[in-house]
Order: sequence, then structure tokens, then C-alpha cells
Amino acid sequence: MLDPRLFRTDLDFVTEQLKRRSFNFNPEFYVDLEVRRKAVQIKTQELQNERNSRSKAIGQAKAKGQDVQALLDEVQQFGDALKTAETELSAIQQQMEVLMEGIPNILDASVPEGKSEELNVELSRWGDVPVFDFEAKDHVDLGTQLKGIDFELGVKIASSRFVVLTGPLARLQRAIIQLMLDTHAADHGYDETYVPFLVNAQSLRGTGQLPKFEADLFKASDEPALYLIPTAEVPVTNRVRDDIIEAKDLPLKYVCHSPCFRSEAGAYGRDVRGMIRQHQFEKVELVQIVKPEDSEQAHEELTQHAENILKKLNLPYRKMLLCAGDTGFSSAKTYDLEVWLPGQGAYREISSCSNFRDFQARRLQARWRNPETGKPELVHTINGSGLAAGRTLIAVMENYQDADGNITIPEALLPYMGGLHVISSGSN
RNA sequence: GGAGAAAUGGCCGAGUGGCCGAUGGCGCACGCCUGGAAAGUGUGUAUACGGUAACGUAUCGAGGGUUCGAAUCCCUCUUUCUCCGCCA
Repeated sequence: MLDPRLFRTDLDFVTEQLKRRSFNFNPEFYVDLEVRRKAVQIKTQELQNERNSRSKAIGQAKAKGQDVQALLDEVQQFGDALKTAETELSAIQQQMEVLMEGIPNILDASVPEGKSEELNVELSRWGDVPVFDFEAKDHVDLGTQLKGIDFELGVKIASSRFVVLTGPLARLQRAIIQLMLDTHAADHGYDETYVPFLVNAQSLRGTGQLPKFEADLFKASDEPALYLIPTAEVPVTNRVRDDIIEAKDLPLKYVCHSPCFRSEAGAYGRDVRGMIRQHQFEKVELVQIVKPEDSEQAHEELTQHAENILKKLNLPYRKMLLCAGDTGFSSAKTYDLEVWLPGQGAYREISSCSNFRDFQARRLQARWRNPETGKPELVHTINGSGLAAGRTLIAVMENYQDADGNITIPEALLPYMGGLHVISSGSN
């Protein structure tokens, strides 16, 4: 959610900024609502004040044993007017809430213009794209040949966009997850955390998935209302909902491995081959809760932490700055890391690192006590994948394949593979 | 799943219809006292919204209701604790 004060003081700026996202914001509608809100709120509070002071007078008169009937008659007149005003006020407030909750974050000045991903800006490349003297297979062919990836089994057990991993490839994904957790915890200073994979609506509201993006979620239960998490960002960031954090405890840095569940509504026909786009996938998520003044640097660092995993695995990648149209609803600025997939001959997203500034914090009421002012102020939140484990598995398979379809285990993963150096049809 | 008890400020805890945003204590902050410290002592110490401000309004787990007036009475829900059952 954006700062309501910004709307009151600089509506033109807000309108202009939202235009960058092609978000259709109607300032006249807002102003009309705000003017009514103010008038009705003042009126309501005046009536409440009248009632309170008269009720007090009744109490005092009663204590003195005086007759209070005249006072009672008088105060009763306020009753109806007050009730009407209160009802009207809460209706207006609710409308305002709905309006504000549906407005996306304001983009950072450095975010490039553009309506879709073609206009994302490449900032850097790392690593050498492997050159094979044979035709590179994709992970589907590799995985099928190795009898480690079974898409039909996923369909049989669940539905399309589910997969079953078996044997050394299943272990390879676990090794990837272990490497990520260990690296982020030991080298990058994150606290490992384990969280619920079902969350309530309030948590999803806090990080911005609700109310706008309910269609992207799997609802697991109506009573109580619980949803499968689309990312560990939701439960991890909601650790600090309604908290006031002491300055000395910041920054908070969490790393969390979890499965992620996405309905992929609206993605019909996209990435249907392989396990690029699944309803369920594993991911290691990085979350930082920081002082506002530190968020920009923390965002850069967190992105580097994700990059370090790609470097450890020696996977070629490029770093993209998302353009205005491709930046997520809650984000002010997002870097995507895209890994090279020889099977597709293309770079594909493997991590998305975003600075939300105070957008999530305002919805979460997540604050810190600023020693300079003594007041609770909103924190900034940052998160990113470090990395998506399923796609990392694909990247390792495709980049480390040989002419026979065997996969050499990257050095960094050897400690987690129990002595296995190569995954071949024979290794089980 | 069954039975019972409870939920008040950072923490403990008082408050059963009116002058209660809430006594008191602990903690914390700033003073006083002291050579310094401890002890003692004084003052302050929630959040949000509106207002230039004075100040006003709301909030005692959440939501609804009764009442001129609710922390206090009624209803629903949530959470916690104890006992029993079941279970990884």
C-alpha cells in the first residue's frame, strides 16, 4: 500500500508515476472520496464528542442525586445522527481501503520505461556459455533417458504441471537446496527458518498477493481460510507483521526453503514442455527486513547473494533490470537473474530480487523504532529467490551434460552427493 | 475430539456500568542525590486518525449487540492454559 499522505500532498506525482505501469488511476474519483471521508469523519467525531461529554454530565448529575431526565432526552437526539454518520464513515473508509489496496507500488526512478519483458535491460553477463560438439539435449530428454524425471507419473498422481523425480536426480535437487541453505546461512549471514506452507488471508494481504491475485493461488481450506504458499516470501515476511522492531535488531535476514504452489492461471500453453513452469516447485528464498536508509544497498547485496550460488555452480547467467511493465505489483525495483539453458538456447529466469520499500510494511504494519525520532516507523522489505531449485536442477542438467546424456556433478555439489560424480543411466 | 479456566499497556497486575487510555509494580528514558556507583527520590514512558495548534476521536484478544454511557453486561468467533482421549 502507498502512503495516503502522498496522495494528499502530491496527487499529480502519484498519478504520473502510476501511468508508468499503465495503471489506470482516476484522481478525480480519489479526491471525491477523500473530501467526503474528511467531512464525514469530522462530523462523526464532533457528534461523538457531544455524546461523550453529555454522557459524562449525566454520570456526574446522577452521582449528585439530581434528576437526569432532561439530559437523557437531549442526548438521545444525537443517537440517530451519530449512528448514521458512523455507518457512512465506515462505508467510505472501506471504499478507500479497497481503492488503496489495489494500487501498485511506485517505481524507482532507475526503472526503465516499457510495457513488457522485451524492454527489460540487461545489466551484466557472467560465465561462458558452454559450447558442445554435439547437439545439446534439454532436461526433458536428459531426465527421461536417465529415468529420473517422469512427467506422466506427475499427471497420473496429480495433474499436468506436476512432476516426479527419482534417484540421483531427486538427490541432486536436494543437494542444490542444501548448498543454497548452507551458503546463505554460513557465508551470507541469513537465519535459516522453517515456516507454515499454508497461510491465512491476512498474511497474503500483507505481502500483496491478496486481494488482487487470488486466482494465482491454491486455496486449501475454506474454514479456516488457508492458502498454499506461492513463495516462502509470504510466511517469512509475515513474521514481522504488527511488530515494532528495536533498531539494534535490524537488519533481519532469513533464508527459507519451501515448496511453492502456483495455479498458473492465465499461463495456459506457456512452457508446457518440461518442468520450467510447475504447479509445485522447490525454492530457497531470501528475505531481509531493514531500515529504510539501508534498503537500496541491501537489495544490491541480496541480489549478489543469489548470484553467488550461480557462480558456485558455474552456471552462466545474466542480470536484468525489469522495466516498468514487467515489475511486480508490490515491487519498486526488481532484478531478475536469468540462467543459460542450452536445451532452449536461451536465458531463463531463475531468481527475482525485489525491493518493496515500505509498500509491504505498510500493509503488514511492520515497523521499527527509530531512535532519532523515538517513533515507530515503517521498515523496508526486500526479497529474492536464492534460487528456484527446480530450475537450478534443469540448468545443472543441461549445462553439465555430455554427448552420451550423462551429467557431471558440479564441484560445489559433490559434498552432498555421497560420492557420486556423474549421473548416468547406470548410476542408481 | 470431550470437559473446564483465561485473554487488560514492553512485562506483571488492579479494575463488574459513569470523572478509566485505564491505580500500582517492574522495565525503560531524563533529572535530583553521590567523589563514583548502588540504594533512595522526582518526572516522563501505547498506537492510529483528524487538527497549524490547543485539543478531539478510536482502540482493554476480534466482531456484533444492550445502554444516554461498556475494560466491566449479552451473543458469536479466535487464541492460550489445565485435565481426558487420539496421534508423527
